[in-house]
Amino acid sequence: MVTDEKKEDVKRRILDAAMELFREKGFEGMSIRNIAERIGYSPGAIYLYYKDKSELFYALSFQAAAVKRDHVAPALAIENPWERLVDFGRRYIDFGFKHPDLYDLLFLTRGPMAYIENQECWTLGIATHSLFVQTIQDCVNQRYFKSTDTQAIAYTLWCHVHGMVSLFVRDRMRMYPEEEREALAGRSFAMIVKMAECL
Amino acid sequence: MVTDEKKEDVKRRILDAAMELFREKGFEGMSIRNIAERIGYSPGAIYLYYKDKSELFYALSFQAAAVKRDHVAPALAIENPWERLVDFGRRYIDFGFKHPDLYDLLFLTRGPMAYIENQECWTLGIATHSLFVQTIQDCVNQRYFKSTDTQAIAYTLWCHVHGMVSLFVRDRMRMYPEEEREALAGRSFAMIVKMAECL
DNA sequence: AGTGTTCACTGAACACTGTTTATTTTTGCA
DNA sequence: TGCAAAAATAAACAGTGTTCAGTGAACACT
Repeated sequence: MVTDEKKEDVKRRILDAAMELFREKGFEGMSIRNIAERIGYSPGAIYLYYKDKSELFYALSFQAAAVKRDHVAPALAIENPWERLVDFGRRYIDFGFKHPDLYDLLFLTRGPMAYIENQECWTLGIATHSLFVQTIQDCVNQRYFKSTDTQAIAYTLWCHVHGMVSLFVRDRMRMYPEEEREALAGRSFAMIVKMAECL
Repeated sequence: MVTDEKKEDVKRRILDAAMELFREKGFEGMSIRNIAERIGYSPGAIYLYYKDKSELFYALSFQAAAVKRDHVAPALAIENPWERLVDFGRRYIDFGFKHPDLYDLLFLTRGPMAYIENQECWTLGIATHSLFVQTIQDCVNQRYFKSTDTQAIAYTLWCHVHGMVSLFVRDRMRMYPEEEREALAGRSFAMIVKMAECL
């Protein structure tokens, strides 16, 4: 079993190097040869541990999904569903602004989405998303909203925060001076909270 | 000047071939060699007309920005600013769902954003965006909203529609069955309209 | 007609990319 | 120590963006 541990260790080192390179140059920019070089292996060796670059994408996504989950999870401690929902939103945005590279990987990268449903990164992502949906369901159950269309409410609010983060991550807020962007996002979040109150 | 016309003609043919290939395989997937082959030139010839692939990106983006402008522009004919705003939103979403590839190019592609402010594609995009902002300003002036923070209102609503389209374009709505996605988007749009009424 | 110049274009090269495979090296065990 | 299995490599293939020396045709001028 020592050999299995060693194998796991090498897999780990490959993934760590991949994550570093991904953060530096993005998924397209990161190359198998770079990864190999960084851990002192030959390019071919990577393929003994990961089937191809897609599998590396899934592994990186899983990492990112875990960081995201840990970032938003503290909101779960809040009992009142409405306050929990607001905290969820704030934490989601905060994750996106603090880890634009990870957010990009999870929601914006043109990855190999074809079979992603079978991947654990997807499962983890869905699990975290469900916490959000469940919170809205709690709000609906306790009559915090006039509407009872949980699915549409969840999607609507998700679209808003996702839109905010992804315009930021992909650098499409250049019409606003850089130092104003976060403040604008803050005002917008306050606005959507007020709007949600009369949902 | 005949020679200038011929040059323009070749530029046009390159761009047309590039657009075709972009639609087929995306910006990364489209290659200079493919473009050259499609118009019967050698790869090097492309560089006599476009400095590099970035310049092709800008040219394609300009095309996309023009299609988008034409898609949303009819909303301008509506006099009532609130109705104009709603129509704007609907048209924006419709553009995104009908031309996911173009939307991707404009808002989701990791293009060479560094100097994009100097490009005409950016100027055109900003001009179209201004029509949207102006519409909100009109609403504010005519007291359609309680809030007078035009900038935040514009950003908030933009985030919503952009979030909707980009989750769709980048295939992150797999938790919803494919045939339900457009309907869900419709319910969500109705919801945001209602929410905006009590802004 | 012959010369010189210009200009569009080519084809080969360079340094990259992901991936596969035959070959070599290292390792663990009898 | 010897040998089989596992691990790692080097080289190759087909592709990428980009550059550049060289080619051939068109044009202008003597």
